[in-house]
Amino acid sequence: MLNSDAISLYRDLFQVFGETKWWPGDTKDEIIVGAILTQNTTWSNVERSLARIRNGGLMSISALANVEQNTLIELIRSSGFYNQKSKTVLELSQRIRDRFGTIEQMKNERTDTLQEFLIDVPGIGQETMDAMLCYALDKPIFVVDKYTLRLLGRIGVSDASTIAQVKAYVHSTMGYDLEKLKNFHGLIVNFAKEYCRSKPKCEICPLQRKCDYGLCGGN
DNA sequence: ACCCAGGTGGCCC
DNA sequence: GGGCCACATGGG
Repeated sequence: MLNSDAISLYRDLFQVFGETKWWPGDTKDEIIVGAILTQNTTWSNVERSLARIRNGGLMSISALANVEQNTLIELIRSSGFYNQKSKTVLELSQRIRDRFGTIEQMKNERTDTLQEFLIDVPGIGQETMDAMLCYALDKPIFVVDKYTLRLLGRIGVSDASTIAQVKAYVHSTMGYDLEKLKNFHGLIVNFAKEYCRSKPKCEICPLQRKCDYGLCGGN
């Protein structure tokens, strides 16, 4: 246990990775779709799906609201869980179209309104909702995923057992600067991907703390 | 032949 | 509140 804090972690990670430009995606609509497709799935699998949707000329909420589910399933097959995810993408797209029109319109709404709206869609849970709020709708919400829970728990944040607790902690120490919050989550995911997928990678961790920040399960 | 990946929801206790 | 389970593809 390091007994460190979020601000030190942010500083250390920023020193290594700088601005992460998270989330990857050309448009807000694409970020919304990617947030659903990436649930428990590697990004490389998601990218193929996104490319197929783009090539089909369907990468917009308005277009996706009208596709046949079977068509969508074939486009997103590589992302797995396609029965559930196709339903979620369709349902969300139709609800956005009917209630707000476009993502740009949606961004004018209050954060709590959007939270109620998003969490009501089957297949959108806490993390997917937060990712959409932060990266597509530009609301200052820190995105907590499994990596973040483990990492913050590991560095000694006293109570890092739930998403809500970690979010509250990060906001209380780091505030509500949108770009900073966007980057912090990106830094954590980049760090995890680069250095925490195997023992050898742990050992070349540029933070020079080996697994003190480890996400790879121990040692 | 395992294990995991930028989760979610349902069911059980 | 927590512990399991199904959902599915693709890479290590």
